[in-house]
Amino acid sequence: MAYRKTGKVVAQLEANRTRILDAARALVFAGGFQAASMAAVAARAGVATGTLYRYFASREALLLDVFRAISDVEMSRLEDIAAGPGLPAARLRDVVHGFASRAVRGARQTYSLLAEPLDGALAEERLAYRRRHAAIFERLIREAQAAGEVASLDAHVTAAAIAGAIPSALTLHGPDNVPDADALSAAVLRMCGLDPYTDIISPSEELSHDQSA
Amino acid sequence: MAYRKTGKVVAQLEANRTRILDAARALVFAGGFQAASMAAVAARAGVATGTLYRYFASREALLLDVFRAISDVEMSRLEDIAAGPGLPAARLRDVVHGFASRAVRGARQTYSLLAEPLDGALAEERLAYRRRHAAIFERLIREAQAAGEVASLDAHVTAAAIAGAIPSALTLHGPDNVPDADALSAAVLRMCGLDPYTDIISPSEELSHDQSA
DNA sequence: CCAAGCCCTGAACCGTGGTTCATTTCATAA
DNA sequence: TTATGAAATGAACCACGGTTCAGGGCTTGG
Repeated sequence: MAYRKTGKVVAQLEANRTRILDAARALVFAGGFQAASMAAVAARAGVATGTLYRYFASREALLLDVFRAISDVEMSRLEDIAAGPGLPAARLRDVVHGFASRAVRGARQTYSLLAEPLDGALAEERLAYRRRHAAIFERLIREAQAAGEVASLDAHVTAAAIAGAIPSALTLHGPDNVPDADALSAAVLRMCGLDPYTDIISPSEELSHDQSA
Repeated sequence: MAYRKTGKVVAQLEANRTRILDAARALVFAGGFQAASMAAVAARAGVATGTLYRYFASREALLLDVFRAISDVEMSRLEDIAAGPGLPAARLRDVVHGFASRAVRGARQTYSLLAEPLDGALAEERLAYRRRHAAIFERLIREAQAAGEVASLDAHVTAAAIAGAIPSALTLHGPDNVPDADALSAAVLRMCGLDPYTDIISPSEELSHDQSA
């Protein structure tokens, strides 16, 4: 045996992988997945195109990792809110508002994740991403219903509608005409009968309060 | 002059054009735009691939015509409802329900028009198509607001949200898990504060009615 | 310093599907 | 019947971008 991977080399390899991923992410951020050609990624990462294939099986695999890296950040934010304290309806409101405001802020990135034309495995991944959104909404709607905080409605369908309404309102009129996050979440929340500007009062509290809004 | 297009030839040419368009439409209906390769269209129409270019400048131009042919039918249905008699809120409800039920019925075609990955001019056309939907919703919302039939809300954003919510709910869980049109339109209409199961009563009528729902 | 193997390089390769165009077929009018 | 030109044909062409791989350089352990 005349060769064995030493620690320094392993670190170098990991650094390369990271640099490639970062380069791809930067390109996606600036111009969408479409802009992340293998040639462009390699150039930006400062390596040859062939090198990319030592770290990723294919362009699709590379972009899938990029997609996951970006979307996981977004999902965990929403999941944190969803799992937080407070009444279900309030958490639902906060999740929707959080989604909308984050999406509005990073409209360019939102477009890539949710509206840019994608094929194959990336399209699948986006679908899964959107389904994860819908699953969060659906669970909170059911909890809120069980707690009597929102009226009877089809949680499954409503959740899917919310998951599409936000990206749609965000991208429909172009990147230079992005709606206000408050107006957007207000419109969407009305699907659940929630008014974002009034306090959410649990049924038990309601007994000791007058209806002050 | 030894040649002049005779009536029979002109008719033949028109028939060919129609046959090509029909072939493309059938392929799109069965497998989406993606399935409508020039070779497939030519084979189905019974002509050579080169012939297609005597009638359409490019594949994109051909598919654009197909898209318009399909979407114009859909749009005119909705416009008919929107321009019909009745109170604005009722027409809004009918338009939304009409859109949802037609979309649910022709889920395969809806997918092509609204969810299949498309590039270039076709993506543009789809955006325009969805904007036309939103424009109809927005106008009706404004009319309903002016008539005092729905509460204050951001008509522009809400309309865009509706335009996205319906396709989303329709395609999110796959073609074999299509939601119920009634549940879908009910969820969406709630964004405008409308309950599809109760009559819509104009403010003037309201004076002489008790609130019976 | 050397042998052995790994990693990087980047120009060449290749599959795909839209597009072209020289050739053939057909309709027209003298 | 024949000259003229339009229409159809379909095999060849081409662009594009992802992928490959033979060759050069570097790291390791002796």
